[in-house]
Amino acid sequence: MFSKGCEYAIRSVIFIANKSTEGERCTLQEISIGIDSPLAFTAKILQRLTKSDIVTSKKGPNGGFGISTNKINKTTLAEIIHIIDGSAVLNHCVLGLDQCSDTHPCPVHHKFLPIRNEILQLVHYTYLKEIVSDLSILNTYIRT
Amino acid sequence: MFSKGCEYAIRSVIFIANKSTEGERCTLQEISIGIDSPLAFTAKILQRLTKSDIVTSKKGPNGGFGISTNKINKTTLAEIIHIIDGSAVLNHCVLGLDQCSDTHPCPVHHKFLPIRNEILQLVHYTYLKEIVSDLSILNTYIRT
DNA sequence: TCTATTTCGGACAAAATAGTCCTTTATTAT
DNA sequence: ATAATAAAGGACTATTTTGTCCGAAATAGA
Repeated sequence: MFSKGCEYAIRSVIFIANKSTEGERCTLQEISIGIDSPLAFTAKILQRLTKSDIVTSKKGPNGGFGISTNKINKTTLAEIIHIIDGSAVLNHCVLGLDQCSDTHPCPVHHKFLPIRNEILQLVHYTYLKEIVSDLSILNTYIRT
Repeated sequence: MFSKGCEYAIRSVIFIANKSTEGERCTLQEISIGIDSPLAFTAKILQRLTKSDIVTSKKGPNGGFGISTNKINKTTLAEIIHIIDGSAVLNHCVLGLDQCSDTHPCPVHHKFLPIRNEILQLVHYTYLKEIVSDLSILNTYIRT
């Protein structure tokens, strides 16, 4: 569904948000271990999230990544997905047609439309805040 | 969602099924043009569909690909997807966890569960027969 | 100020996916 | 039989995705 980079991005942000909720910044290494992802590749992803102002970063000793309470409350999955994979990923035709719309639909367009809409709703209305609280409440995991 | 090969596979089979319904076999070239796909690559995909007994092929003059009425009635999208992309594609964790299940869920597992089930239902209960009839009835397209 | 720490950023490398090319094999019609 | 047609199959190439490596820049503490 999403690229590896996007998967790591979402898991990274959840990890950082969780730590930030506890008032702690975290380093790349902690994140990479915490979400079980390749360190250098994760670094690249975090750079993009930093430049896009989803997370904040600080160099040097006691540096690392963080995310403000405001961002935790207001950032949705959709924003992260958009930054890493772009908007096309959620609008790509199931059968790969360049043009696929209500007026020029592929053979499964109508069948997938409600599903696509549910996915769009889900990512646009799921905030980091909720996900982070689910971590402890629902016992969910960001690494195996 | 699916690989390019899988997209071409589904579109190819729909094209062939449509022709077969009209009692005509079709050649690789006709398929490639009909669904707007790279010819040689499509050939590879068709080989796999032939070996998996989804479509039939015949060499030589007046040869080409076809699909039996029985197969048109009984083949689902799930079967084609399974042959080309394998079963993992529909069960892959949204956040990329190797293990993601009801008992060891990623943070969005529960949220995506109903959507995943709808997708599974859709592909398992959508038969070629229905798709082919939609081609003319609903004016759907397998090329742009 | 010096050193250790940590992110930034660019170049590079590996792996997976997507796609091509060409020879062989089967089949049909002349 | 022969020639033409069309799929089968193997080797090869290109592109994209995924991932690494390393030096530079920033920052904090001794």
